[in-house]
Amino acid sequence: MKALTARGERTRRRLLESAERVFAELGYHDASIVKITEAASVGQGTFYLYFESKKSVFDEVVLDLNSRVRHAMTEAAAQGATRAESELLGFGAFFRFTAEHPALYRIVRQAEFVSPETLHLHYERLTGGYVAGLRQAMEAGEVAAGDPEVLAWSLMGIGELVGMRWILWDGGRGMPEDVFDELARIIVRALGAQAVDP
Amino acid sequence: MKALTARGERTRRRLLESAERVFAELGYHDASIVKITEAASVGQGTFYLYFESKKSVFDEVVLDLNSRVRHAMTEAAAQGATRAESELLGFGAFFRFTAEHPALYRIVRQAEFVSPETLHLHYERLTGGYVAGLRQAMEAGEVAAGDPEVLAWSLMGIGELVGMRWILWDGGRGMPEDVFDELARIIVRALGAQAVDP
Amino acid sequence: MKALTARGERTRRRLLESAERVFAELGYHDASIVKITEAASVGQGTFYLYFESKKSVFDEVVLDLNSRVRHAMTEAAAQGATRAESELLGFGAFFRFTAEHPALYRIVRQAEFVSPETLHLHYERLTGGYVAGLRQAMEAGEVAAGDPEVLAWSLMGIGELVGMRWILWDGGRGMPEDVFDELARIIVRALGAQAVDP
Amino acid sequence: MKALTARGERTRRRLLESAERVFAELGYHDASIVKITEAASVGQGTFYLYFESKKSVFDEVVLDLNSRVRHAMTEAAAQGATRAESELLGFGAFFRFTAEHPALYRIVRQAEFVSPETLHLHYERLTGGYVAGLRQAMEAGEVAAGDPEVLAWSLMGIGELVGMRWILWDGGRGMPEDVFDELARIIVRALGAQAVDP
DNA sequence: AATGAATGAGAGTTCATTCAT
DNA sequence: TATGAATGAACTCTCATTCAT
Repeated sequence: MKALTARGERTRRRLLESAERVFAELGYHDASIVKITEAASVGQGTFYLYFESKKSVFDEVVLDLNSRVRHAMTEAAAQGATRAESELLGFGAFFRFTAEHPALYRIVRQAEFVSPETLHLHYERLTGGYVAGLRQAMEAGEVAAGDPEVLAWSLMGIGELVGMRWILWDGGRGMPEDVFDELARIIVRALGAQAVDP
Repeated sequence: MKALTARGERTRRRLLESAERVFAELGYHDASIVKITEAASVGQGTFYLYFESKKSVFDEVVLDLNSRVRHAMTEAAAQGATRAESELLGFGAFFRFTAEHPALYRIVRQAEFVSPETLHLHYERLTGGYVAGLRQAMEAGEVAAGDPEVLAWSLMGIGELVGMRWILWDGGRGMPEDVFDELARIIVRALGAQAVDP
Repeated sequence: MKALTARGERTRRRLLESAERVFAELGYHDASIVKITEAASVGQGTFYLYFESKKSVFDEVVLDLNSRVRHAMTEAAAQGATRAESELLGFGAFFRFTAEHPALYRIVRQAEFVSPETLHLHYERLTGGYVAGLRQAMEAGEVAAGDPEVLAWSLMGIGELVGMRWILWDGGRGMPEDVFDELARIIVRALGAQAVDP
Repeated sequence: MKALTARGERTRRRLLESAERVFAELGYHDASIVKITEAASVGQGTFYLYFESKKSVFDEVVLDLNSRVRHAMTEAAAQGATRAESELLGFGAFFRFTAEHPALYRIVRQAEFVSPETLHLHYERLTGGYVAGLRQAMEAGEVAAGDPEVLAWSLMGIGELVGMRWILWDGGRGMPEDVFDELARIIVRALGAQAVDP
């Protein structure tokens, strides 16, 4: 918990990045400290200078990824004129992030047994972002009225499985345009979105 | 692979059931063969009389669970008059099954690294069930036209995350009615369902 | 905690004996599980079939040694006509045991940090044996009246350091006769022993 | 091995004191260089500016402690009129030192495997102090004639175990008076002491 | 004189799997 | 059919020590 020197900061970052890569490729259990440190080109013991345990890097990687997707999503969503448009832009950002950081999926989907608290945090932060926007939109009559939380989790579920199917499994070429278009229609319907200004 | 005696059949089944329980409770990695055999009250070596490896029981458990949910879902869906109604009944069945067999979630969500082929199979079989019904409904104009596969995966995503949030995390009391009602509205909208007979 | 088969019993005993030897030679910290299992000619994992941890074999070795010395000492002491004689016979037995099982010393003297509870147990059981006999002898006027516990610990101290000096450090040739004779005089004096029948 | 500046001298002393404390509390093996340097508020590398190795500080701590107890004991003993009195005063000083520096015990008792040479030195120096005085007293007829070395080691053994039992284990409240009085009687008897002046 | 980042060997422990009975 | 003893590779983590600054 001491302040790190510049060199230390660099090493720590290298380890964190390696951890993300190794976790993404191998999963939590098959990722070993040796593999992570080798990927970072540092000695085995160095790892423990910067992280308390294997689980603790895992948590840090997840939370780091989490704040990065959320950042990407809100940035994109900010460009939207209507809620529905924002939502779609957010989805697009999510899928682009996913394509570049498969770790997000692969790590998160196995976190249930590794670090439930962190997994919950991850999902809560993600939906949290949606809920506020949705509630406002509901009040404005832009989106069908209802419990914004259920809607938020539904949207997240759509994003998760569609992303898994067409991005992760199809080998990183990104989301096909036609699938995204179809998805857009589904989402707009699910939102019960009304064009405010016809 | 030869036929088993009645006694053998019984032992095998006991092992499979124990495996489901242990995997559900501990996850794949923390589940050990010893724990499974102890839960089944058989000797450690006995396990390998019936299963090739740890991974192979896992696959079998997943596939078994898979056919059981699908059975439950199609049975329920058969009662529906419209596609939308069927879909909702299917969801209800899925949630009930989930509440009784948390293994379904907990196991599946970590299968990505344990046995990707089986995971894919699981999801494909699940969506497969939807797709046929959706395509028909689309042709009949009961459901908004479009790519039934994207729609199927979207529905599955909704079920997965909403189930995780309100069944798994909330501690096994089953899906709250109001959440289900809200969800029903979202699904009906997402389907773009038209009441055939007004 | 299950009953062991004959083979298992044999393996366990081999491990316990190897542990005693390795601990005696190398001390607790430099003794490693690998060294112990190699000495027992079993695989590394076999160790954990019979012992919970390194510390737990240590405790078992100490307690085993403890009951063996006490047995040797009481057997010898039983031959004595007077308390003083019994005490001296006990000392003799202690030194002989020590010469054959240097582990007793070497292990015990470092147990303070490894397993304090077991260390205390060891010393308490050892003095416990003395105290009863001394108290009786005091009442019979055979030994100077006083607190038998302080006397018991004093005797044990004498035995420990004299044994360490002349048996352990002098390389296992056993206690020299003249040293023992001198020691006998000291002990008799310390006891304040009166020949009951002059 | 060159002369140290005043600042260096201070740092070295701080490290030595920290080492004594840490060794006493944790024992040799659980004491780590990091803990020692942290306790001394110096950097990790600084340690190796003043000491060759972990073992070498250990030796120095032991020897330092040794000369301090011996000093305390001889100072106290010098006040005694008879050998027996001196011996008792020495014991008293030993117990007081022990109560204040539990390190003496805890460290020494595990030195057998860490640094046998130093351990031997420690005991030899301690008995050395006794032997000369005892031999003189024997010649003067103040103490029962015999081998002074065996007597010296016996006394040391008494001090070690009684100190361990009533000072170390009873939690640092010092030697209870009645135990000490009883012990005094035992020692006087063991010495075969004759009051020179009745 | 002093630092703290870096190292890597080695520790204890677990577990899927094999095999003799 | 059933057993449980045995294995050894692999894991996470610790720490005395070195070294560039």
